Amino acid sequence: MTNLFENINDKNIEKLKRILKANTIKYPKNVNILSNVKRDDFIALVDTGTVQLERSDYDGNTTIIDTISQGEIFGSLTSSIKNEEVSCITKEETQITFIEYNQITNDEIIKTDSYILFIKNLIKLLSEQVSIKNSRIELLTQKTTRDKLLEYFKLQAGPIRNKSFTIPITFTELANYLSVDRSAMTREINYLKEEGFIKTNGRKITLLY
Amino acid sequence: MTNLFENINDKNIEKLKRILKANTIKYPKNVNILSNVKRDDFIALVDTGTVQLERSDYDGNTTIIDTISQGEIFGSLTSSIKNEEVSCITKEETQITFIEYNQITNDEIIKTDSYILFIKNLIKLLSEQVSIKNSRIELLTQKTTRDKLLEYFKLQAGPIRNKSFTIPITFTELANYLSVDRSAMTREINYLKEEGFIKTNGRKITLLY
DNA sequence: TGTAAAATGTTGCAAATGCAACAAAATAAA
DNA sequence: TTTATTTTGTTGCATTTGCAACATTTTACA
Repeated sequence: MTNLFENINDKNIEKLKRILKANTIKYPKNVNILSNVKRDDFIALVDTGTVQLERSDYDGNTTIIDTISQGEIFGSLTSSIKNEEVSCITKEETQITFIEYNQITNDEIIKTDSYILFIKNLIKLLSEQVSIKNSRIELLTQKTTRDKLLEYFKLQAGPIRNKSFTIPITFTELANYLSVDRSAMTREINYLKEEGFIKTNGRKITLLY
Repeated sequence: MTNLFENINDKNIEKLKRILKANTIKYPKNVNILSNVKRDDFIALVDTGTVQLERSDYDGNTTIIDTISQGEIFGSLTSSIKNEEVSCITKEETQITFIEYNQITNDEIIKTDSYILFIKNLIKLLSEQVSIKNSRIELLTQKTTRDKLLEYFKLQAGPIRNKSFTIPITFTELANYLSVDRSAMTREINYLKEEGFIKTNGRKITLLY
């Protein structure tokens, strides 16, 4: 995962942030951060912590559209956060740096030495975001819960196909990520165990195929 | 939808393409274009036509991961096209311009007048890609076929909430996009009609609520 | 350390959905 | 225009899944 300021030294990072008029804000846990920022188009970098984009349906159900972790970016151009049904909630204490979209090409910044590096990082970061979305779409388009699980396990096993790995989120979160009922997912995991496809120990999964 | 060369005149577009070492190739219908390009990281711009990223499962089923239309971009950083299960197929005669990722910040290009405009367009285009993915994820995370359809109709109706609109794809493609069985989707549309939620006439949908 | 909150495990049941297997209509191609 | 291909429509049936309603375990935090 690329860092927005990768290969740029601290002094130049400070300079870039100043010229970009970057605005860094610290939020406590469980607050909606977008009441502040529904003005111009912006890019938000999660310095530390986690935020979630959630949609509350008419019937009170909450769907997690996106989880943005440390180092990742989101923004008004990439999310439907101007939609009144969508809220952006901090899941822990979180620090965010806001950069207005129009500042990214302001007159002063384009003369700055580390600008090209910054731009290259930003493009890579955005590309990675698209890639992350594509992965989730690949999971979500699987027809059955079993297929979703097996595809998720395959991704977690990585290109080297490790037989054992520990999933980095809770099963509750995984069910949400795969958009399936948690209890039905547990049931399916049990079937997979009974049929000898996998072994589990807490969040550690071992593939037997 | 942003165009990669928006606000840049033809002469400067040619100049940019030359300095970026952009490579424009024309393909006939129904060919796999990625046999050519599995080398360095690249960005591909669809000048004209349509390409689809498809994954063929072990059981022969084909899932459409992504449809890239005229003016949109895709690439090795945004898609799992290096995965051997994924192929990239032209759906009609298609012209594509390839730009190597490393050329985007080459020594000569960053001195070019229209470079900043180009970069800004590229960032906007990538942001829009993320946004498009988010929309689809919002649809795919709906629990029922009915909810998927109603959410899709809501998106098609637009922010002004037009009561009538014509869906821009076939029902077969829509079922694929929503990742539901086509016949089951037809059945659900019939229920929606019977219950007085919608009227249809071919691909024209009228919302009655 | 004790208590509250979150995560996990389990199961019956009704509802939703995929699948198969067609026929018919509409488009595209030769 | 004729033929081939794609899209659309329909339905029975088995399976999958969501949902509700719990008990239990683990984790967070005051």
